[in-house]
Amino acid sequence: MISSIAELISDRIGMMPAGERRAAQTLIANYPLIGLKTVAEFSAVAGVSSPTILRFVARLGFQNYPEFQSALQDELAAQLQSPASRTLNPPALGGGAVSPMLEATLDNMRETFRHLSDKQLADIVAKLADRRGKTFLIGGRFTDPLARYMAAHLAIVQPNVFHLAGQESVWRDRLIDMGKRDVLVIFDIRRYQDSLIRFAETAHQRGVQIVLFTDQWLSPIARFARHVIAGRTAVPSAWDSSAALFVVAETLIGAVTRQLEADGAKRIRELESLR
Amino acid sequence: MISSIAELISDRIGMMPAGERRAAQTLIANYPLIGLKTVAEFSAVAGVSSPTILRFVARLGFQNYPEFQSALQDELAAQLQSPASRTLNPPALGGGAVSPMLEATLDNMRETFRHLSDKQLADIVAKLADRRGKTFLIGGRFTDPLARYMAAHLAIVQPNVFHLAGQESVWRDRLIDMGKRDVLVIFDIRRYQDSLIRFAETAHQRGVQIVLFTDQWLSPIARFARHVIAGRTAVPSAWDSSAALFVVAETLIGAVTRQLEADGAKRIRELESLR
DNA sequence: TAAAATACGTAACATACGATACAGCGCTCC
DNA sequence: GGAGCGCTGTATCGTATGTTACGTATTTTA
Repeated sequence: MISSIAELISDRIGMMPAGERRAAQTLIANYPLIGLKTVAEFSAVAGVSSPTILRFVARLGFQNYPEFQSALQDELAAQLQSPASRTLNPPALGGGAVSPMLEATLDNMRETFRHLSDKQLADIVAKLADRRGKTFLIGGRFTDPLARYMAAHLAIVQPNVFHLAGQESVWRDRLIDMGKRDVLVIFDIRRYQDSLIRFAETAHQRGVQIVLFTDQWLSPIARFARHVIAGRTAVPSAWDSSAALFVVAETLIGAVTRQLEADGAKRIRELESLR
Repeated sequence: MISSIAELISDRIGMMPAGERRAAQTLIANYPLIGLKTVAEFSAVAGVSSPTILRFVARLGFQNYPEFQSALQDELAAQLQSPASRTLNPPALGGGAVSPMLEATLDNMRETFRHLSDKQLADIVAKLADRRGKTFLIGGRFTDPLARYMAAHLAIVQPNVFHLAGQESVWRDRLIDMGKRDVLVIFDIRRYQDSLIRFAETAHQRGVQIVLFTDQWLSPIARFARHVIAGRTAVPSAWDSSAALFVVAETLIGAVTRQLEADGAKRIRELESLR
């Protein structure tokens, strides 16, 4: 049962030639407003010619472009009439195996943030934005990409940000550079890695402040951590989800950036000019 | 301060002659869709003549009818972009400053999945789970961690999964290994990287099927992509958010794993015993 | 009540829009 | 490697659309 044009498109997008597929993707990405504009504008945004747009709507089963636009408008009208429908029926799209995954992830995030206090976040932000020390980031097998992601951003807004990669022996040696003023951000969820635990313990002994991203079961590293962020990871999948931790990381990245801007960090202003 | 056309109308409706007032009332009653239709339709519904409609929009301060329609569309676009502002949980949980960041992120995810069909995801999953070809993953400056994350998982459930890291010249050379049966998963959001675009184009020419993770503005790579996943990235932060794409990635990881299990892949059973 | 001013609709006009024919190109399949 | 097919863009065409001029109706004011 096809009830919306968006569904109709995704149903047939596989059978479309390249140009029309671009049109379809553009429409989906700017749904539905781009479809209400003129063929010329639509084609310009999609990067194809006008006839391709017309062939695209023809393939969807419409006799002509105005008819297609009317259909879009009718759909919009129905949507606007019942604002609830947007939030309630996850427009039938989520029917299959997708929706439970998304729902669980959204729940995880809400739960994760519910257990996070503003105070806690503020403390971490203050520490991360404190430019007197260095910041090191590291993660486990599956979470190291999160460390990389965070490092990639933080390294831009401030100096002395280092992602610890590669062999265990390599980052063990970096311990020499770490001291009391420094922060070590560790991502560690089940199954917790011994190497990370040992590393955290040694760093802790050197007085390094540890910010730990872990799951609700808490990695043993929590014992050494100054700040612990416990994210929900349960989803209907064979794997645990790091999405909640990812969002916390992004939140921190944004907050640290804002903080540094507020501090009037010269670096931020210089960055602007470099762009 | 007049912020919407509806307000503008109610502000001036008192000063309008009868005919134009009918037009105004009709527009308010069918706001805003009737204004997106043609002058003739609008006038017919309002029960006035075309020129009256045009005089009406002129009185609102618009130079011509298309300009008026554009303004309505822009307004609609703003409304549709942030469903949170109107429809979603107002204060919901009393959680103080529960981070507008989180709210925006949750919205982004819902919106992203709303534009994703099961069919589309199923197609991608089928391709990724097709063990006859190789899978390559690569990302941009900020999104490469997502590629790593996905690669870390996929590489466990199936062979021939490669994350392309390091210098551009390094992965360019890997093009030799790529052919029609292979899949290239690319993460590319603003600002789109030339190196990635060139790489994608070459891979496309070699017949490699490209799965693109991008933002709602669509990387130019969409032109070469077999499948495009457009994730919402807007958040109240100095940075764009990749969280929605992250969740899509996790969803795909889970689905591919399930698919391979269903296929009875020996590898999966062997994995179990290794743990 | 008459005259003037304003408002409104009819009809003709010009433009810009959607539609179509056609040619070039790449791809697939012998 | 060649022939055929399908896809795409360019250029052209017809028309629906917004626009405007003008005449009639309606209201307002003296």
